[in-house]
Amino acid sequence: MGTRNAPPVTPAAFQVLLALASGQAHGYRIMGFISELTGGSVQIGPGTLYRTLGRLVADGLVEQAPGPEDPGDAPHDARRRYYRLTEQGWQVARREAALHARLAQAAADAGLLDGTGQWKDRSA
Amino acid sequence: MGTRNAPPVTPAAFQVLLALASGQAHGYRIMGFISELTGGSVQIGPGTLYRTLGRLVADGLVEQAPGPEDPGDAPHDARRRYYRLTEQGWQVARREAALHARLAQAAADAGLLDGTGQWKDRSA
DNA sequence: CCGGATATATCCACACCGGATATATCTAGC
DNA sequence: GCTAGATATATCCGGTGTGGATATATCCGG
Repeated sequence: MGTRNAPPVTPAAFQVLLALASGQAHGYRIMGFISELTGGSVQIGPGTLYRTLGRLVADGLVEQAPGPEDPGDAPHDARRRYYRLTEQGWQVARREAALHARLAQAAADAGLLDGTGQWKDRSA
Repeated sequence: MGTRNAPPVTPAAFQVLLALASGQAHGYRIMGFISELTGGSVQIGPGTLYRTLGRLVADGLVEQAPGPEDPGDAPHDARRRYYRLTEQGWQVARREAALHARLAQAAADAGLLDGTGQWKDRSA
């Protein structure tokens, strides 16, 4: 029972997966990434971040990486711990992304994305 | 202090807002609506639904409606309680929808929506 | 060498969620 | 008109995630 099996992917977990799918790494940066992505309307604190990250690792969706994908990106800070998605992590991220897309599509169909957000027209 | 003021819009709350924005009403039907919309991957139970509904009413995002928008839709079931979005409810729903759309867009940019979900190409 | 920002990690109170349970009402069948 | 089952709403409890504060160590600039 130490390893979870059917992870329901909490909101914070999805945002972390999304950040890592975008090629991000090392926790502290993920916080900034999410904050930027959402225009500051979503801000994950350190508590939620590292706890979520640990849970994702325990669930096998995320694993530690030896270093950044693009070396020279950062000047080798030994404190940093880099993370990447596992194969299962990609699967879950795709599944959850499709779900969110369906919700966003429904929001568009309901006329919620007219003046506020930028969105493509629906065809189907 | 009875009324909340800056509602953070929990996941369940957003789905209820989305259902009501689509012209739905009366709690029990909302459950089915969400279940259909998400292909059964999201199923809100009665506990979560009515508690969330009550919170939304207390926050002024949702109000009771005298009856269904389309009379003749249902054969007058006195138990049913119909709900609709308030003006503030529409505002919050639009704001949250835009946020979800931005997340879905980021997911598309990260290549998470290739084979799984149907999505429009991005231009901007 | 010292101060502040960066980076990770842990702890606690609070809110949300899932599921079970309870109750009332509507509809169908006899 | 009576009973049985589905519909519809409402409440309660245990588990879990979140938010924010706190702690600690390391990196960089003066």
